[in-house]
Amino acid sequence: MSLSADILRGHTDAIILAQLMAGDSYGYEINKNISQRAGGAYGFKEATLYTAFKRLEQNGFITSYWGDDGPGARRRYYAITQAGICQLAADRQEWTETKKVLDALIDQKED
Amino acid sequence: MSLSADILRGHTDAIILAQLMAGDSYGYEINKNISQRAGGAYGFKEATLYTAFKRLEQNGFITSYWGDDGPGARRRYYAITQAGICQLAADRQEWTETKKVLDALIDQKED
DNA sequence: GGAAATACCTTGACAGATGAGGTATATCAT
DNA sequence: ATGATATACCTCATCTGTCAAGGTATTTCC
Repeated sequence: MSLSADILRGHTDAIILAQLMAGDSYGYEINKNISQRAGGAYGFKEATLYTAFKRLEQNGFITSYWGDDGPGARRRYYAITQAGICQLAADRQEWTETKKVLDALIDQKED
Repeated sequence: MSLSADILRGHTDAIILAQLMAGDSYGYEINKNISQRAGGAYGFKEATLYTAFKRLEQNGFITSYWGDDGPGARRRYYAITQAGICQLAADRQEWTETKKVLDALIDQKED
């Protein structure tokens, strides 16, 4: 089963931040890791990804720099900031709460 | 903690369908029940609610009829259809899957 | 020389959520 | 009587995130 992307709308930023907790990385790799971690069930479209990077950077949750890795296409690396770490913590808490609430709302058995 | 509504975007229809499994109901009451069930952490804005009703009815997942309850403002009742029941089952399965995937994606501990 | 993989980015269109506004009825306090 | 509050419905313009479609550039392999 593959998830319709709109279901995860609003979680994009948290997913990227979580991935960056494992260390600096660049767009293509971040997306590959996320797809793999999701068991192929989900992956960002490129447009979504780069939109999110821009948003996250504008909000001060990540910073970016060009890598100088020698050969290959240039890569823009992203790093999570202190503010990003705080945001991720908040996002994780909100996710925990979301699970509780939605479980109550859609898995209801009786009244 | 109250959930930012965008987090639940895409689950609106499932939440309403689940509520209608308990029996026919009308907009105002559906919303009250949902808010209560969510422990006050979440409630639909009216515009969201009626947009969803229209969408659900157009998709054949619910039907509606005017109640003739005597006094008070008129009420439009909604009933879940067979197709709606199937849809809800699918939505619940997707939610189960979503939880698995997002847990893997944002609660990661190490690589 | 060209196909495929890697790697980045922008733009316009679309869909769902919602703020703001509207209508109408019943009840209750002043 | 009159105004406030609660119930109950609905629409429309706007905002935001997603994404299809398009683009650029480099390296590797056949």
